[in-house]
Amino acid sequence: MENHDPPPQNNPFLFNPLEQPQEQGLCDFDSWGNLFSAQNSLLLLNGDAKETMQRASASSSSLMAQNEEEKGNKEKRKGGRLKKTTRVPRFAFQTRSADDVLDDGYRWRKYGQKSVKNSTYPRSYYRCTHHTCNVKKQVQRLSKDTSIVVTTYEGIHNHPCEKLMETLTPLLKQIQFLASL
DNA sequence: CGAATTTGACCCGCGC
DNA sequence: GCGCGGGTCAAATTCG
Repeated sequence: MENHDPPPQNNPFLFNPLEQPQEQGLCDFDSWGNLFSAQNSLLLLNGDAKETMQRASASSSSLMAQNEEEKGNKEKRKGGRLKKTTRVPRFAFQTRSADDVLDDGYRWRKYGQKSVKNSTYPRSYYRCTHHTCNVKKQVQRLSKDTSIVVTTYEGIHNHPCEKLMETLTPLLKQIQFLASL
């Protein structure tokens, strides 16, 4: 197959999960700016996922839909549980990958899977394994183009990425050492 | 054996 | 008010 990228605009699906113009506090660009640059600069993805992601973000095929949802500051009952929803920044992008879940440096625990209406493939729900951190993400494969995976992040990690630290620690040590000379 | 995943049930919001 | 679609829970099961 030729691997030219499908025009993202033709993909109404991509916008769906995010395209709910709630209260437009058009958001903390900061927050997901941080999030995205963090994800992007790390690129601790494995194998072909990494390559495709880089390619994707380099070309315009990786489309980032950004939206912040302020689901009201009210408390909400969800799944039989009382929940306080503060503003939850959301952030989605699609990657061309054979692998459903990308290794973005964080640890994710799967907590659900649902089939969605307009897709033959189920959507998976993941939560960050850090107890202090309730960042969630959804992963879904497009039924149109099965090589494309849409990942939607919700929330900002309030802890360092362990893989990042793992990678950076030796570097930091070396820098400190050099600086002490 | 503990941690992670699977999977059906449950809950909630929304449109009709 | 009801049914549908989507999100979460939690018991059971699998995995490392």
